[in-house]
Amino acid sequence: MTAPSPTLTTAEIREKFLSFFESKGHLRLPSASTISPDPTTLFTVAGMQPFKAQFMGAPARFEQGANKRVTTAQKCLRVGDIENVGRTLRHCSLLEMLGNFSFGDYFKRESLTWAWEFLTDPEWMGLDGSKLYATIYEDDEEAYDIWTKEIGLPADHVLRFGADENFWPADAPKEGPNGPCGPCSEIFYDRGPKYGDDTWAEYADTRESARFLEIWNNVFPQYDRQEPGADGTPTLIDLPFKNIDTGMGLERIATVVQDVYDFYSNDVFGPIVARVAELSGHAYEGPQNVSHRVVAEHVRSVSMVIADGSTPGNTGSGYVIRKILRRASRHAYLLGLREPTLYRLVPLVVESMGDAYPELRTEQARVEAMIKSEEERFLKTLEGGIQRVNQSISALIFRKIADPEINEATEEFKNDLYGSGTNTHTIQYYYNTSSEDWRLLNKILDGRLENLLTNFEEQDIKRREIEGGIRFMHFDSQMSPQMEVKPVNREAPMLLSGEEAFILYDTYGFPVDLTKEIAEEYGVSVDEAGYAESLENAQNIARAGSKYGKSELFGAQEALEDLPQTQFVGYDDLEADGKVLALMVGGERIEHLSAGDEATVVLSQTPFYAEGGGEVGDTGRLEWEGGAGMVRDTRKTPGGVFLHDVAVESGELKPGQSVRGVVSGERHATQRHHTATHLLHAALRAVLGSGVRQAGSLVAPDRLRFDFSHGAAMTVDEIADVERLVSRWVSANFPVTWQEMPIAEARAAGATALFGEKYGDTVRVVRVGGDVSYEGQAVASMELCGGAHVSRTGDIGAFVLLSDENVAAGVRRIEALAGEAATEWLRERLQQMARVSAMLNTNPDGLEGRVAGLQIQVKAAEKEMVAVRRQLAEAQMGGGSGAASPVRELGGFKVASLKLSGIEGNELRGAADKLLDQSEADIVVIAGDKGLVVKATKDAVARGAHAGQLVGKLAAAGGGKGGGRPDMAQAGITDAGAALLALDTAF
RNA sequence: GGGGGCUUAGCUCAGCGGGAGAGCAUCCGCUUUGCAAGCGGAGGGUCUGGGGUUCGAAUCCCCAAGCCUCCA
Repeated sequence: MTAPSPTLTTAEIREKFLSFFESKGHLRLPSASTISPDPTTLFTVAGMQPFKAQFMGAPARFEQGANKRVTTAQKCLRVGDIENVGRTLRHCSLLEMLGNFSFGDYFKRESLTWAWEFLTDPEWMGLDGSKLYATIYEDDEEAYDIWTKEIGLPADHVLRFGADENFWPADAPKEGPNGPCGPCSEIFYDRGPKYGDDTWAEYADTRESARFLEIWNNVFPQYDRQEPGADGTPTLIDLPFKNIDTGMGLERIATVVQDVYDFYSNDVFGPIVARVAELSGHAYEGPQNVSHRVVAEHVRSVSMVIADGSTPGNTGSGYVIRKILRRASRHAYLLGLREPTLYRLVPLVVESMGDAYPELRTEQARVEAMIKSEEERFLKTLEGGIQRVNQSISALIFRKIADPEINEATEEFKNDLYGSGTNTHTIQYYYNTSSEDWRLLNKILDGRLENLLTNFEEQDIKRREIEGGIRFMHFDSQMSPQMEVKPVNREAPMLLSGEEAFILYDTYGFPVDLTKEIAEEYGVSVDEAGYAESLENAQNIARAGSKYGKSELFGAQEALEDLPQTQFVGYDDLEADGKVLALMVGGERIEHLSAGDEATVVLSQTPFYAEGGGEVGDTGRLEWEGGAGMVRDTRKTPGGVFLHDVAVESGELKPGQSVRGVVSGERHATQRHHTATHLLHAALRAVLGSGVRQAGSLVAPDRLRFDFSHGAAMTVDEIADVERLVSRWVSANFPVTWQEMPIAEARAAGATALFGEKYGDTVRVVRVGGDVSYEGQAVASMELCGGAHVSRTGDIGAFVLLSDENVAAGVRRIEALAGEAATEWLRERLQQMARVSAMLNTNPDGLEGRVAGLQIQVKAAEKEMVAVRRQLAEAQMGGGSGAASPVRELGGFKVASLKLSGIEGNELRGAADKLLDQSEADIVVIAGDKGLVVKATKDAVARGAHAGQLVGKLAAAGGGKGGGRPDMAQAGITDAGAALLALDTAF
């Protein structure tokens, strides 16, 4: 046997696989998108996933033709154990599955013998057959015989495993789910003793080996699992047709064929890893090489998913992309890369995979731009987080080294400043506000702070962080009035609380492993148990918040499994007759409805549009012989059964009865909004560029909402341009037509399809029968769409954009109105403007000038009032001589008091300052008509004066309340005379 | 869909119930002058918007907007 050829590249292996199976009569299909159209999974996770329908018995017809045998290289995204990617040498988030599938055509014999042929024939992989091993399901004698008798594999190369390993889905016989399932047979390759000295027999126990690498799984879905009997015995009945579903991991076979140690040394990852090393200056070696792998692997998967049309965001698949991207960005950061770097690796991905996945090439610019902007955003987040981490950590360090000192120091300090009796709050206030005091404090602490400072890197943020630390510490001790600080054990390890670490992560997006990393540099560790606990709490809250809402439809689907698809006739007719096929309440089928009941009704044929494609479900009425009901909403199951939510008003309803459905007139408004949505979409792409991609849509009778990917808020001009474009379509009054056609034809004609949307082989295309021009270019609207539309664009009537807002990073949301809703809105705006104009004695044209003038006037008037009040106060104070306010001796203080009228707020305080300055007094009291201000000199405060307490007593006498600091306080009063009189008894 | 956080001078932010602040930037002056800089001063604010609580709100509560972030 020949040695594995080291010259085969990953691309060559992929190509060989596909052409091998083409030579065996298979149809080669392109990979489906990584973004799954199946609502139950976010991403495509297996090669067979795009063929679920065919495995269930749907006809094997595809865009490229009909064939019961197909072969694909399917890109799959598996994010379940993403934290292992990079830590191990074999986990990948993106992997390519080479698969051959049979829909009721060939079975086990062909599957296994072809696999053998492909792996061992020198024309294909040319692997040494004696190094191949297989596992089978415990009692699958058919597979055993094929392996040993037909292929000639020695019996000791075959192991039998139970349903946990060799059944698909795993453990299906006992655990379910119901549906197609079957045994499987896995093929292994012995990579030789240099990867381990274990034996194949030992693999039966260990089930983990670097030497014996699983490369190919052949699944034989031959059973249909039924609900187990009462005794719990699983029931597996033979499927009428037996399928073949195989998957070979391209990364795995490439590792074997290229005989390299791990995935990251193959021809796809190797160059990326090398480039990471080059850019970061860190060679691919040592424990740090985890980061190289994470970066290389994640860049590949993120590039692919973005090329498939997803955008990083904070919901659904977008959120997963963001998580992967951030994990990569974080590891780039750990390698010392402080500038966006990942996007510079994209060309390497495109180079090695762009031929097999052309979307990588066509979308390259968008992929790079998106990754770059996401990296920039994340680096900003990291910077902010680092500041906060440093602050928390400095608080810990500070407490450890300086606690006893600061306690003594502040006593001394306090005496220095205010004498005794100063409270914590004052000290804290003091530290925070004065940098001079900071220096003094540092001096008292014997330069210790400066030493601490030099431990931090960034000069200009250091002090703020340490100050933050002090503040932090004071908050802790603030409950004790005399600054008692908890005793410190200098030997105890410093521990950052788990809650703190979680807040950093949850609120500021700062990854906990970075927190740990930074903390360790300062000898601080993180309480991981506490962190885990906080995380779990938060998750429970999130789950509880969003658990209702979807179970009902799934329940309905099961209860209605036997029903045919509903005939929908509502594109043209808003009234139609149908037969009642089923009645349902709370997921249970019932046989009878009477007046007052609310239930779900299924009809054979209906004019009611079911919620879908963003368009809301129709409302209206059901009428029948002797009764009637209101249709409140219409939805449909994934299987195409329409569900009418009906409230019966009169009469009785039973299955089999004939009813007439009448759709509400609101449907016309909905149709206007739907066609307008298409025009809006086309206009946005024309005005903002083809980067615009629909990200969500709501079409209702009263409004439309359209989410799309776009980096920035729209400018006023752009909004106007979009509106103008739509209006041009409307006034041209083009016909709107729709027709069904094969999807290939629709795509060839250039119809806009949505990413992640599932389309059958025939699709409905809605086309506006005319172009409008924008900047010399013809703009057309043609979309795949199942919704209801107007028949001419003129039916839309007025169109107005209400708002452009941000719903997630990179996603904008537009709300707009069409038809009467738009005219109503415009009329209301105009009336409003007319009212405002009238209030200002001007007309709409003069409105702006008028308001600007008023603003200036108000500002000038305010300034003038301040000046006037100040003058008034000075005049009443006797021209600043202090003559109007004799100083009295009260309680050991020199007190000056004064009553001013027509003065308040700021000027009252200003007057108090002036008086304190000009008179001999230690304490001044100024009373206005409604307010009272007391100020005391530093010296008086040190001797025990307290403006806050004094003002309280005076205010009580003056019919009010108040308070403040020892040196400054104010109050609101109603009787200034009484307040001043109370001075005599206040001390 | 559900949480958390932020929004204060041109920029970065502190203040979190009692006089709107710092650093940087800008302008002016002084000093020095090879440059960097140093010293002093000034201008610059609807404290995101709107309600409420309070004698008093940038600060507390409610609503809204924008931005950041975590989860489902």
